[in-house]
Amino acid sequence: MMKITPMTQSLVLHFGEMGSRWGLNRTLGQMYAVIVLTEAPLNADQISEALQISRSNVSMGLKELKSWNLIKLQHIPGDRKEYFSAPSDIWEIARTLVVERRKRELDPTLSTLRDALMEQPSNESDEYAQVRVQQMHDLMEMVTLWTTEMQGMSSEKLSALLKLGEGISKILDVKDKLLLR
Amino acid sequence: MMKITPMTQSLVLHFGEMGSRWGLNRTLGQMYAVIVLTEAPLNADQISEALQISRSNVSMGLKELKSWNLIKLQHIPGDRKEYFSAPSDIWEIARTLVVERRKRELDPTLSTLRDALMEQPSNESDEYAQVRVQQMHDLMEMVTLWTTEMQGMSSEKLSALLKLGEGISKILDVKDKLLLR
DNA sequence: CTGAATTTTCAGTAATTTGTGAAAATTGTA
DNA sequence: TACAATTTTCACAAATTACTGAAAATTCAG
Repeated sequence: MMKITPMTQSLVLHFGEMGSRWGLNRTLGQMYAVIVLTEAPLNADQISEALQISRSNVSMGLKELKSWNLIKLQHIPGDRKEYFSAPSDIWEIARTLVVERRKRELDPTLSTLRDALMEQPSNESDEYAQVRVQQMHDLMEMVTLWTTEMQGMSSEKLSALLKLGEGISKILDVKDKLLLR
Repeated sequence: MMKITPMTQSLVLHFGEMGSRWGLNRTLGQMYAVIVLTEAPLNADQISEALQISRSNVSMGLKELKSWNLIKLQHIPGDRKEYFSAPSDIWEIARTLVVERRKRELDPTLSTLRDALMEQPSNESDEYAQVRVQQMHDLMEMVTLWTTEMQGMSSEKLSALLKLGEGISKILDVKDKLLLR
């Protein structure tokens, strides 16, 4: 029997609503919320019961969460079921989210933009379109580089970077001096 | 008569498909593509014709794009229609996109997380949930700070920051030295 | 190997989201 | 101010996406 406290309940509902804005969907959002907020690994039946959704829906949801690399499978001795948990390090989750979203939101577009740049512009409006495509391409490529960088960063480093906050401006101002030493 | 070249056409279709992954939807993606890729400002009828969608759908789409601050309204002398264009600076578009997505994807959650933190944990599992909530909260708050920072940055500065790429690691390593001078 | 436990798939249905045309509201000019 | 041009709204229809139960496939203990 999988009981859920009122606090978790309201968080689960909220994550469900946000799920769709996050490129997932309601159920996926709810599922991940309950997994993240529960210390012990959960099996499909527990999730199904906690969220009052069908077992088959949970199965599909888990498949999706696996494809996002957001959950870890583990086995519990003496139990044949599969148990799932989220990484305990929140930074690892964030890193994964950024990288996976980039794969889904940027990579395909980057490839289409490159294709468009290879084409011969047929008139003035194509020429203008290509200028814009080039700008978008360059920007997206930079973002991609950053996410790759992020992927390889330790949680400590990532945290330090994010903590910089407004400090980043200051650092940018003096970066040249700094790197020349 | 609003003609669309094959190159623009294929880009429009791609942006349509990506639209949903980008928190918009197909039509919104297509609409923004045609606006961004066309040098001259467009009116609703032109968009409707170019994309073969109803005039009323365009009206709703424009409303949505306005709410995202992604388009600029302008008038053409002697013409009563409203014309729309995208910012010519691609960095401005990127900045807007980041800020607006934060508003929609992070802000509401941040508020829910804060609510959860105010509550008194009723048992051990709530205590664990609150730990996780705290971690998420702190992380999201840092991201929020960054986007605020971004919002105030000039395109030049933003571009320079993004160009850093892998340089960011190096800079982080020596940041303390740098700031102490 | 066998078969019970468990997970996955999938066709059909339910729910949600998106798009349309007609009508209402607004705008701006004569 | 009147009215034609233009934009917006909204009830309904169309399209898409998500969910379910039943059946198929897989897994693993004995």
